[in-house]
Amino acid sequence: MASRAKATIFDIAREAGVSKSTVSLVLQGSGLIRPETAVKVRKAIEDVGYVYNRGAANLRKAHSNVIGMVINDLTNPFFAELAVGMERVFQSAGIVPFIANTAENPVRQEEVLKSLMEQGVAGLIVSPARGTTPGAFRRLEIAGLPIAFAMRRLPESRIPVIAPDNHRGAYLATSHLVGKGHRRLAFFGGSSDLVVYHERLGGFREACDTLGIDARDALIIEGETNRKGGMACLETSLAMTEPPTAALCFNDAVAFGVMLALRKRGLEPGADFAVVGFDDVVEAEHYMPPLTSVAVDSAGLGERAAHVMIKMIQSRTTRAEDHIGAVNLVVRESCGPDRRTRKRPAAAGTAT
Amino acid sequence: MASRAKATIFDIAREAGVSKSTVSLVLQGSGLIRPETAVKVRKAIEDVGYVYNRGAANLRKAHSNVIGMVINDLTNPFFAELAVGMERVFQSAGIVPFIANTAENPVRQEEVLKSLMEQGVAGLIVSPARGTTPGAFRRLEIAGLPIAFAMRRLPESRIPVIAPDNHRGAYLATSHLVGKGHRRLAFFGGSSDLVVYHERLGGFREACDTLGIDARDALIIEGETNRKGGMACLETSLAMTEPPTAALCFNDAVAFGVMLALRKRGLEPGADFAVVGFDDVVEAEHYMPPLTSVAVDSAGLGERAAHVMIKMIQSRTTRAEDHIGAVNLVVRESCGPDRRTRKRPAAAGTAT
DNA sequence: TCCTATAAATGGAACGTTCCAATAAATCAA
DNA sequence: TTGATTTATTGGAACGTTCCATTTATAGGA
Repeated sequence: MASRAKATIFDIAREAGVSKSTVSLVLQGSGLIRPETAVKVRKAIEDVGYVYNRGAANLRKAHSNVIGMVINDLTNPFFAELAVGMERVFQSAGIVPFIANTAENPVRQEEVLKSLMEQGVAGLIVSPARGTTPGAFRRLEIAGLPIAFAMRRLPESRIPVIAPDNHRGAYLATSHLVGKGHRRLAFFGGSSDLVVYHERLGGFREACDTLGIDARDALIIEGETNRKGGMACLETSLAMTEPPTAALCFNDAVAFGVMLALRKRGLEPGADFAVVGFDDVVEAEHYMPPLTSVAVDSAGLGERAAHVMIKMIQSRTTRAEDHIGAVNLVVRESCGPDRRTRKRPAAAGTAT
Repeated sequence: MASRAKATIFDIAREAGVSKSTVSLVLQGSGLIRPETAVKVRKAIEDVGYVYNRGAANLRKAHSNVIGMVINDLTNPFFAELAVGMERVFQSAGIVPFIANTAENPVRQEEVLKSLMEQGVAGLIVSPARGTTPGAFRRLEIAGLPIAFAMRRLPESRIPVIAPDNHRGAYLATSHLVGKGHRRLAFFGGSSDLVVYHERLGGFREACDTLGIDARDALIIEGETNRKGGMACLETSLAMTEPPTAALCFNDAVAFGVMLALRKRGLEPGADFAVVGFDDVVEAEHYMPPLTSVAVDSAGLGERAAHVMIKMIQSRTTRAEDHIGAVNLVVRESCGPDRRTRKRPAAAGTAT
């Protein structure tokens, strides 16, 4: 069943009795050709089973119609949604988006970027892998390729960023906790090699400051950004002499881990220890108890990022405004009722 | 910062004082060139900031090095893992895998396939969107392009399939339920436009038959393959005159929905109603209670699929053996203890 | 020394498009 | 009828590679 040699515009031309140029024009939907001719050509295209060779076309054309989306972890629905959001708008703009996964590995990321470049992409949207070196994008920048960061950013890079307002999200969440009467707050999970971490932690700290809470460093516990990390964070925090009564978690996975560990110790998330997550993934709503979390609308950010990229490509520039997406705190049940109204006021360590 | 015109092998040639052919040879790592020359050329490549133009190369070469992975729903971690598994092996085989998402939409799938073809992919791995028409791949087949289906298949297609042993998985799960003492079993979720549905249902039915269980059609309840679908299934089943005491769910999402609905009614999953899922997604382990589920190893299937594809490409064939991946039942707590040993044997409906 | 064999480097054609400049055909004004 | 204008169509060069057939340089054998 090996195909006869691939059909080209010459084959179509012969079949339709016109020149290759005419075929090319028809292919591009030019208004210059007579309607009847176009019909004839289109029929021939169908007959010979032609498939357009975009590679050949791009050789002549200035710009290709494909853009690359480089995602740090596709397995994480949070980032998958980002990708899907982008894809949606690219698709309807006639741009072909290719998704590549770096599995949070800078080396892989390097390879992926190289491939994408060789493929001749018109632009790149990247959610950089953890541990990406500051110079990783230098080459692409000097090549004049439009690049944007989505969701994550690199320290001191001038590449435009589309990301949620992490600072504000953390501020909101922290205020909520304080509003519930908590005084000994912790920040769980994440690590300082991620800019996002500093942003969220910054929001946490600012809220503590302005609300008169003592956010001593001891209550900031770095850890893996998954369930296991959350469990570990809770354990170390409870082993302290004055353990916290509530925690803002770096993301929802960490929060789930915290709740799991709480249960394992016979404590009830919400009633005995308040936890709030970040990202508001789908499971947050269905967890036991439903998790209070900061919603960031990744799909929306993806769409936004795609629009920014399209604009960059059209105006052939490599610069664009940053876009900081609105966030909002979705209050569910993982922080329990107001703390001040509870019967037994906290003994030392458990706050008050 | 617009880049100087893109460097080509001619620029390199000039810079290094050799001919374009020599540069090409170096680029391809040919052993024909003198090592010192190669060094010189490589330096020039670096100096001029050259990026290889794969499009141009593919114009001459018979085959490209990119393959397309078309996924029905990237947002679902189950399929995302499949993609990631494939990606891993392609990457290390020097093949560039591009992922495209169809969002379970046959029209989008059509567009995506067209794009990929135009891009000149060397092969295609597809997890077809629900509702894909039987003829959707005819064109690609006659074009002689290697195609494989992963995870899902189309009815009566001769395209090779890499998928889990759905039949056996369902059989195993059903036996487990029967072993626990259940006699009124239900199959929840999914719909008959998916081949997978028939396979899983087939396993369920066969187990019922051979174990002497009456699997009347009334106990097979189609529904959306998500939490909502699961909740709905449980409700309708409990409204029946002789409700089931256990259910095999089309997938884990449905199972989660069932457990949610159970809780909402004050019933305890495991103790009051046994539920087993399918796919064994990560959350299954962490759910309350942890969900018994059929593990299918999507990443492993992805790797397998990639290997099959690589072989197809190398042997320039469009045929390959199907591969049915082993499954295994991961027993956790959502089916409770043995039914026969419990004190109060099941009354109709609430089941012990 | 000359001839042959081997190693290294090279020029040219080809791949399938696009796009410009040029031609051919049709229409119109005089 | 003729020339000018508009409308449709066309040939050719170019895009950046690969690969074959040659050429040139180097070494070895007599």
